[in-house]
Amino acid sequence: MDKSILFTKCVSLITSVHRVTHKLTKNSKSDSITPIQYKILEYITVSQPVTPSEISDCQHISMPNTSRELKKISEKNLIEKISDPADRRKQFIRLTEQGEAMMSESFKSLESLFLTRIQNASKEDLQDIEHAMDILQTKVFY
Amino acid sequence: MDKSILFTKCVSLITSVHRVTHKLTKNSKSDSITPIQYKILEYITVSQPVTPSEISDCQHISMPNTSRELKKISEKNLIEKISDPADRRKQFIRLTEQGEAMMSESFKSLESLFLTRIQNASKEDLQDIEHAMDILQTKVFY
DNA sequence: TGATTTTGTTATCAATTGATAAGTAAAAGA
DNA sequence: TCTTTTACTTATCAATTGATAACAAAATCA
Repeated sequence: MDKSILFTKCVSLITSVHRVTHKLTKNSKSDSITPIQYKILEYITVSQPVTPSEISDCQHISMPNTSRELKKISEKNLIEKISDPADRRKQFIRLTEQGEAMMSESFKSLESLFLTRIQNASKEDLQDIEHAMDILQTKVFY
Repeated sequence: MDKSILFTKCVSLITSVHRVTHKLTKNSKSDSITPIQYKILEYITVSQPVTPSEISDCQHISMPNTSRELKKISEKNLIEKISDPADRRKQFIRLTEQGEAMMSESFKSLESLFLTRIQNASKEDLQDIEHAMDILQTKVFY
């Protein structure tokens, strides 16, 4: 196995992912949301419930800045903070119904593109794609 | 096959790709280069020679801001501006030798970080990963 | 218990980035 | 020729984002 070729494929895939999803991040200008707030909301959407520390670590935003942005998002009623009864220092962040609605709306154009692309895929293709996503998620892009 | 679950996995993977890429490019960035300057340099690298207008259009940066950043990058001796003899309003932007060296170094360190990440993968894993990348590249992110 | 670590907040300042107005020089068009 | 358009620059202000210090409360540890 030539790992150099594998790296080239990886770069190619990354570029494609960026290109295909550019529309998603671009259309996310949903009024009062800044890019970093969208990024945080995106992470919360796929990982909820999450703690502020996890957001800080995974999105490479300092804790004070994470706290500031979470406060702003919270004031827009897009997320809610639930304190952990087992450890009262911790907070679990979740999307509110309004937040879910906004992110779902935001993902819609991407989803329709995605569904269009896989609409003609066979059952075997779909299983291949799912397996491929699992592989890359766990082994490369973790 | 629930296509909705498949889409969720897709979003999750996209998010991870963004996060990992950000981490990798962050590590490879030179100290004196800001994120937007890196983005511009990356575009110049794969598309040179380019004009400021093309950079502005393709990277969605306004002309005044593009001009400002190009000036800064130029002052760091990473690019050079060559005016088009056929149309003296136009400029062709190219990487200088120093700029080429920097981007090449940056690409190399990106690769080494990728290799580190897959270094413990078995031969079967590597084949799985390659196959997964091919699948997603051809069926979803084309 | 008392010291230390973890988790998160508030406040503040600097740097980066975005947006807009105004201007220059060259090319294109009437 | 003279007007308009194109390509780019300069200047300026506002918003976003990054970085750091100081703090509080709860958990852990010794």
